[in-house]
Amino acid sequence: MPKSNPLEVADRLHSAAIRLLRRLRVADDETGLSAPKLSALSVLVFAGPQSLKELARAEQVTPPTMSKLVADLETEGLAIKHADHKDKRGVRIEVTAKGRALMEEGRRRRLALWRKKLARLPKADLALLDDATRLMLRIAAED
Amino acid sequence: MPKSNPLEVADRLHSAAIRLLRRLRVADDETGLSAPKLSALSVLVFAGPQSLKELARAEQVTPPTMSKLVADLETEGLAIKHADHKDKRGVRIEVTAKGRALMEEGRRRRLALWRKKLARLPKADLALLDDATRLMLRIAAED
DNA sequence: TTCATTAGTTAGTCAAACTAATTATCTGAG
DNA sequence: CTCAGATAATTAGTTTGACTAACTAATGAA
Repeated sequence: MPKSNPLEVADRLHSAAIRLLRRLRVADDETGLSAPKLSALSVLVFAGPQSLKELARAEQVTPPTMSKLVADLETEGLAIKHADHKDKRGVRIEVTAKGRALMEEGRRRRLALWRKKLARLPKADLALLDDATRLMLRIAAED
Repeated sequence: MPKSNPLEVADRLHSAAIRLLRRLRVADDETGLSAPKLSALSVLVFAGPQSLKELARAEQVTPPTMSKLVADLETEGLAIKHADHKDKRGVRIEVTAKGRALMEEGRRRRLALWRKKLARLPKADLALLDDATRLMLRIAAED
């Protein structure tokens, strides 16, 4: 049995991630949701309201980057900032009903692209990706 | 045995790719190579000289985007454009010796980040990623 | 009480993507 | 053989999303 070469695996992981994402950077015409916005909304929906710092960390961007992103979401009525009553410096960022609905629509539309590709795969390949994606998310979450 | 849910797999694949890449967008301080530049150089090294259109297609960007990227690479002495003698509209883009060396250095440094993560994994997980990344590249290459 | 730390924002910059329009060349239908 | 449409690449201009540096306001510990 051939031993996996970590360098080659790393190389392919890097290349595959780049290529798979390249076409998905642009905003979805229908919903107007870009990948970063959709991703941030998803975090707010699935992990609940949180501070800007927490959200920035979850999305692995700096606080100023997230500050701007949240400001845009707020302008579009997709999220809302409440003052944190315990710490007056802080904010609680929450998704609105509109944001939740648009997130679900955007997610559905964006994932349709992936689903179309995955639908053609044999079951074994899908199972392989199932396991691998869980692992990849674990790796991504590290430090 | 639980059946893999394509929607969930698609979702995780999307999220994982985003998160894994987010930190790698920035140029590497040592080599000055951004991910797109490194990636384009890699294509030139591994697939050989080619036209701008071909390179753009390989990298899944529009020709203007690639035109600018190649112009930058040329300014930095990493690639060179030759006129295509068969079609005077076209160019042949080639990596220089300096470009090749920097690509290898950049690749080594960039992949070190991944390798560090992968080094901690059990063999079975590495083998899983080995298979999965091959599959992902196949999927990404589809039209 | 005061001063370092922390949360968030603002200002300014940059890279990399896009579309639209332009230039130069090629090619095939009449 | 010619010229009208197609093609290769570039230029111009815009947008998005990332960053750092510097700021304000609030906190908390010595």
